[in-house]
Amino acid sequence: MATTIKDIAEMAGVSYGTVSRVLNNRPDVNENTRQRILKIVEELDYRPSAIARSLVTQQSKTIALVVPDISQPIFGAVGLSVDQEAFKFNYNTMLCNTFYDLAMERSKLQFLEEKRVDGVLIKPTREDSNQFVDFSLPMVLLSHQYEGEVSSLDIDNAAGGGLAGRHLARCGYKNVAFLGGYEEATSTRLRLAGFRSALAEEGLSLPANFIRFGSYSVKSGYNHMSDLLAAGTVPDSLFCGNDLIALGAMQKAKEAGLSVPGQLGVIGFDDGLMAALPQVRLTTIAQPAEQMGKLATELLIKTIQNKPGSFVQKVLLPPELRVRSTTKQP
Amino acid sequence: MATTIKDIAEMAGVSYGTVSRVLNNRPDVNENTRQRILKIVEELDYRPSAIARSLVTQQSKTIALVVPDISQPIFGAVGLSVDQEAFKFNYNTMLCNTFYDLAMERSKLQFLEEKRVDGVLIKPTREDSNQFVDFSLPMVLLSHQYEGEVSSLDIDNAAGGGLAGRHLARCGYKNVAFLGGYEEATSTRLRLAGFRSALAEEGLSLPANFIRFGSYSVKSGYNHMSDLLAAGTVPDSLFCGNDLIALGAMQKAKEAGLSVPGQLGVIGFDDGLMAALPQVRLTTIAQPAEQMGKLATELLIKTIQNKPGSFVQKVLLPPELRVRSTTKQP
DNA sequence: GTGAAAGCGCTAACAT
DNA sequence: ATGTTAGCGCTTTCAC
Repeated sequence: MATTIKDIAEMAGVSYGTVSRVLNNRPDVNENTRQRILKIVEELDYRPSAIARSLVTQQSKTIALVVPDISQPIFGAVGLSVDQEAFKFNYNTMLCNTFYDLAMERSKLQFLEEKRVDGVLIKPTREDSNQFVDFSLPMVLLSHQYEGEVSSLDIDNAAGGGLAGRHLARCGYKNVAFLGGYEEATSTRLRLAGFRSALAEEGLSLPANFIRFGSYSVKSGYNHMSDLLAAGTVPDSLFCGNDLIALGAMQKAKEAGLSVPGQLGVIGFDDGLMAALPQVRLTTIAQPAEQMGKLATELLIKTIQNKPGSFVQKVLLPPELRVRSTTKQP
Repeated sequence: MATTIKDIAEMAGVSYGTVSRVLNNRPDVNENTRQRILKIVEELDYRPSAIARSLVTQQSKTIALVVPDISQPIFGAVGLSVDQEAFKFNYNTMLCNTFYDLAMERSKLQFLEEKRVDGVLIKPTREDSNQFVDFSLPMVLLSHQYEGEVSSLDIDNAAGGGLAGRHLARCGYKNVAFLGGYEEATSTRLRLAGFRSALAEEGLSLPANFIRFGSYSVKSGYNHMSDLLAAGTVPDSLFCGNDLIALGAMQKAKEAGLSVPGQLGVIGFDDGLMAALPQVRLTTIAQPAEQMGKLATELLIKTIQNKPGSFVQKVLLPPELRVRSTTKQP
């Protein structure tokens, strides 16, 4: 089997307690002994068992990232920065996809408890997913509204809506529409609220028939725009729930012969990979995914280590307006 | 502290060996005893420590996925299917990003040895990265050419090049160009070779000045096209190293007033998220990322469990041509 | 069918 | 400065 601390001890002619001291950089070891042991460790390419170590220290030095689907650009970006930040603190990252499935989420969470991960970062699968209320491990919620005693990080959705509303108004658009995501989602409601109040401040209103909800897909955007056109009441600008919806709406607009940004201004949400493409150049509200991953990880690790500042926090991250070519010059 | 098997045993009035038997579904336990123990386990919401278990069973039931950057769509897709497949076999997935850094790769690999993961799936950071030759754990290489005794899965790059060459020829294009990725990369060379021989079969040739190498970015594609235009020798079609290069080249073509696919046919590679967008509709060669993740995971777990069929395998996955709107009708 | 106990590879407290 | 040893929470013989 693999070499153990005892093998090293034997070869160095010391007790294995001494080897353990060397491995843990304890100062109270004779320098010669230390060097001798280190040399053997090096030669044998010895790797101390993190498992045995975890059993006695009662910490696994592992955190988990639980997301619906890591292949989605936004979660990929978060995943990257989480792993990066965790590694700085000597933590490894466990990846769990829930596939937007509540039972799967539950199952994975249970697994993680068994694995004794030190904490978990989770983007809950659904708004009504509160499987974490009886969760035993330190946890930080990602992009999730929850009133309970759990820390969370989220983008300031209302502020994002405000940014969009103000920009559209200042570009001179008058008949704005909102093509949102899921109607029940808090994030959607907050964006709409922020959007609407910014418009109000600018002296614009948002008629009920210009407020639409749907899914976060190209198709949904396309359908919304089709409906709007069919109804004969066409807005002169759109604030979309995400970039994909915006893309779909623009596609339909193009088919209908509407020019962007002249006859139709469009603002998306996320600033995903495609928004910046030369073929697209979508004006959009950027989600600070990397920052979110980094801050969430910092907070989680602080909580795990019970550092000062480890109390329950609800952090709201500021979104950013990225002006590109789908809105007119102000 | 957390409840242990001993607490359960005490409450049930049995020895903890019996509890262990129940937990592991051993048949030789009295049914009454079993039910009594299970009930207590349920009530206390007891989670056996996977760490303690690992220490004795000498397996962590964890595999690792090592990639340059999980936020890249292709690795995200692989990551998702790896996690999905691993979970079916009761394995968890550890995520490691190497950030295209050899030292980081080395460091992560070492960490994984200490964590005693049961095996690793790795997309090596560089072609010359052979840090795995002295790696002690079962391993499967992703998209990597390596002659040694390690299993690997890769897309059939030559076949992909062939698909592109044949399609371009059959669409009636005559002056084709190759805008590849890194010149040194084996994948690039293979795609070029496959492309060239397919062209030859179709009676077309590929002049040296129509072969370009660069990075996998929009910018690189844009620059290539600019060079071609500046040189005054413009091809009538392009086979690009990936979708981004294609996007960049198309952008420049558009600026130069060249129509796609009429005056310029374009084929990309990857079939990432943007290729299918209505704004893009890029004809491209699809990488079977999900399939690769699934098969690689299966193979790795087979290897770990020393199942029949666990010998070293070099698998080549067939790419697929996805015809969309950037090439003419054949 | 169940109990007792060794031992997985370490850390840390206590000796010396 | 180093050795000794208990114990982390389990699985797995070996008895009975």
